[in-house]
Amino acid sequence: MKRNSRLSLALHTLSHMAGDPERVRTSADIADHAGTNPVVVRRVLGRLREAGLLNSEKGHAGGWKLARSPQEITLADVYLALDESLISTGSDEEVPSCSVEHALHRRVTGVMKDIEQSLIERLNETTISEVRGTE
Amino acid sequence: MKRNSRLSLALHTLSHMAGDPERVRTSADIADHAGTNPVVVRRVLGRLREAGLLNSEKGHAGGWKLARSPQEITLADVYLALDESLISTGSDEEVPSCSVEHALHRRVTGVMKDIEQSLIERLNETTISEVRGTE
DNA sequence: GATTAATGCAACAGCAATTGTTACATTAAT
DNA sequence: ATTAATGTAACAATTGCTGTTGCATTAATC
Repeated sequence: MKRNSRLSLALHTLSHMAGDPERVRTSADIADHAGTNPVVVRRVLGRLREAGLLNSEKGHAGGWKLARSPQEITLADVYLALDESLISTGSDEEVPSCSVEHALHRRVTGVMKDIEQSLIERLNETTISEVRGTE
Repeated sequence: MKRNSRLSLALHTLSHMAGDPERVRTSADIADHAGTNPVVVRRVLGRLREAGLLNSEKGHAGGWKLARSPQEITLADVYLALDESLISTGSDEEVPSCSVEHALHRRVTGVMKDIEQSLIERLNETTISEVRGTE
């Protein structure tokens, strides 16, 4: 795997699980499919569990399952669960001294926040079920 | 500066230059304003020049200037010039063996491309001139 | 022509984030 | 008791970006 693989891994895994929502899968199975390591899978899926998208069971015969129907999981849910904030405004420390600069800085920051917000809205229009499609 | 600072630096610089489009600025001046290094500035602005957004002149009294009016530079221009592709689908090498997996993989990739495309369309609606606003 | 002041570019160190990996505690079914 | 799973900590390796130095090139100015 390379870069930005958390989102990719999450989407692939959720889409895959959407094919048989009741089936419980182990992190080892998922890692095999994704070509990575079970610990990496548990790391990423752990975030999705915290966000209420997945459930996990410990112990013998444990594993991972969707916490809701794939129709009720949007790409925005996944994006927010991973806390990626792809469109960040750089450093938060960078506070310009000049007041004109400061005003401009805030304006750029505001624009970038708007952009991210509309990205999230767009992501909210697509569900995992739709990603998977019909097969 | 921290992370994702290329986009931030580019937007701040372009917005700043929009305030006096005819003025030629050196990378040292810009670096001072942005709190970074002239070489870093030239690196990022070099990409904007390749995309036709800026012109640079070498030699004594050289520097950087907008190549077009700020009304004619959109956020999409900047985004594409930097070749960020924030919404990448991870590795391109990751080609699943199973054909069902392969189909799913392509579908996830396709969805992410769609998302990125609509992000670009959204970015295309805002110009540098609008970012700067009126002051 | 020499000087000065700029970009362009290469090389490298440092840093931060991510990934991959090992190891082990905990938990629950068999 | 055994087995098989998650949860988590620790660490190495990798990657990408930033910051920095150094220098070649270029063009205006003296």
